[in-house]
Formats: sequence, structure tokens, C-alpha cells
Amino acid sequence: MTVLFSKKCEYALQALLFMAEYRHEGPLSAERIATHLDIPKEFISKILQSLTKSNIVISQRGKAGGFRLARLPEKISLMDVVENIDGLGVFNDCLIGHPSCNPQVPCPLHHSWAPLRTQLKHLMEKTHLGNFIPGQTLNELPGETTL
Amino acid sequence: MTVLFSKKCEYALQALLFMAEYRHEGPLSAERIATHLDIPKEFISKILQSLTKSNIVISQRGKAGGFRLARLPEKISLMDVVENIDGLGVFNDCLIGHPSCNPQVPCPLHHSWAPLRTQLKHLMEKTHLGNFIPGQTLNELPGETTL
DNA sequence: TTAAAACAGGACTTTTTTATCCGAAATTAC
DNA sequence: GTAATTTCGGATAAAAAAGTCCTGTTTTAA
Repeated sequence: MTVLFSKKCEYALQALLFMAEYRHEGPLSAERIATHLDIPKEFISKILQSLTKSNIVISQRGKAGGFRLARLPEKISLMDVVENIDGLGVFNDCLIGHPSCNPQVPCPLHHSWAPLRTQLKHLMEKTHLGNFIPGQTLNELPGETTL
Repeated sequence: MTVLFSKKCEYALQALLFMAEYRHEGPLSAERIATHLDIPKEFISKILQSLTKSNIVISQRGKAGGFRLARLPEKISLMDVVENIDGLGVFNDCLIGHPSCNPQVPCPLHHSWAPLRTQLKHLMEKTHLGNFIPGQTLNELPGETTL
């Protein structure tokens, strides 16, 4: 088992973090990203294709092609990525898989888990790729609080 | 994907919660537990076998046989169960699967995730099956704080 | 115009997880 | 003692996740 996200999602986050850092070098090829992450090129290709369809990255075919972020790194939250790859189950489902667990009829663990889950959700929502670009950690968008 | 634990582990927790509540009825058969949880008997059997080997439950063969907790519900923490079924990876591994992530050379998310992970770990450590037995929520062991 | 580079997408394979089956051994009620 | 019940444990099957392969299309540099 992974910690919280599927391997696809972990790789997606790793790739996007890399792409944010090197976004000025033009499109990055799947090959280059795969080499950097030390994972199979074919696998990250598929993941990047999926991120392309959901408008998180933009792909460009042809000789100097590759992938680049579809918008500013400050505008792509970790939640955007997780939602696209794994969906929102992590933030909604019962911790012990109890079929009918909800705030009204909670499982025994529900009330302990809920606040942690909320913190986790907020962390993913408020954190953007832009928060991790070296030399730019305090770089906020005008009028916004990024962390 | 499940939230945080494997399905095996989710079922183990559900089963043990049930066993804690009905511990006065003598050994509960895998059949009965499976029916109550609405999952396959064969699957929960395997899980209970595993919990038997790690001394979380005790099994008894034969006509009136079944499974019962190996010690007081107040003495079985959720961490005991998770550790036995899934291991401690959830509480140690990098959130985005970065191979060399550690406090010294952390991945970008490390410092955000670490405190949440610690909270999660403490929750699992301090929470015991005994905390969930109906009509007994304030029932602490003498001299101990269960929650 | 052409060849090389790169993504697109479908099919396929492997691995892991989840689930099932079955015969053997143990226990107990009678 | 015997039959019924139940766990034990190995083998197997099914489903999901992870990873690979191949062919086609697009783009551009030369």
C-alpha cells in the first residue's frame, strides 16, 4: 500500500513539481520527466495524458514537444491533481470502510477521523505547485494567501 | 483505493469492534462475524487467523468454537491491529512516494504532512477497542488515560 | 519534402490485492 | 465413540492496480 494516494497520483504530483520548477525550459518530454523521476516513461506518459485531458497540463506533439503546466503553478492546487487522478474518496470515505458511515450514523472512529481529514483536505486545497518552486517560497499572488 | 488502510485492515478493525462489544457471549464464529459485517466468511477467516498468530485474538476450534479477544478491549489499540495487518508504512513512508524523503532531505510536502501524520499516529495509539463499547465510553482503566 | 521526435490511445502483461474453495485437524455435544 | 461444528492452511481464482508494447498521428527542423 501507498500512504494515501495511488502510485499514479504520487507520480503525477512528483512530475508536476518537477515541471513547475523547470517550466521556463519549454515543454518537457515524457522521456525527460521519466528519467528525472526514475520511473517508466510509458507509465508517466499515460498519467500526463490524463492530466492533459483535465486541463492541468498542456501537451504539444512533434519534435520539440512535451508537456507544460496549463496555468501558473500558483494556480494549480494539490487538490486539483488528487481529484483528477484518485478522485475525492480519500476525503469522503469512511476510515474503516463502514458502508453506512456518515455524520448522522457515524462509525466508531468517525468523530476522531473527521477533524484530521478536514486538516488534510485543507492542506491539499491551500497548497499549490507554486509553493514549492525553489527561490520563490514566499512568492504569493497579489491579494492572495497561498499558505 | 481505500482511505488509509487495506481492505483486510478495515475488516479487521470492524471485526474486532464487533468482538469487543459481544465479548461476553463466548467465542464468536467466523460465520457470525462475517454475517454481521456482511462480508465473505472465508475472507474474514483468513484475517482472524492472522490476528490469532499475532496474539490479538484467540481461536478455539470445535463445536462451540470461534474467536475472542486475547486480552481486555482496553488493552488492544488500533495501532496494534494496523501494525499487524498493514504494517507501519502509513506512518513512515513519504506521502508522494519520493524515494529519498526524510527529515534531513525532505520532499516538498514533508513538513506539511509530518504533523498530520503524527496526529494520526497518536490517534491510533491512544485509541483502544475499549473506547467503543456502548455504555462504557467513559470506562477508563484505573490509573490510565485511555483518551 | 522528408525524417526524426514526440504525444495519443488501444491492447496487453504482470503484480498485488481481494476473494474463494477444499480437505484436514481439532473440539465438543450427545 | 461418533457426528456435527469450527478453525487451519494450502491452493486457486478473480479483480484491481501497475506497468509495457505497439501503431498511428502530429509537428518541426533540416
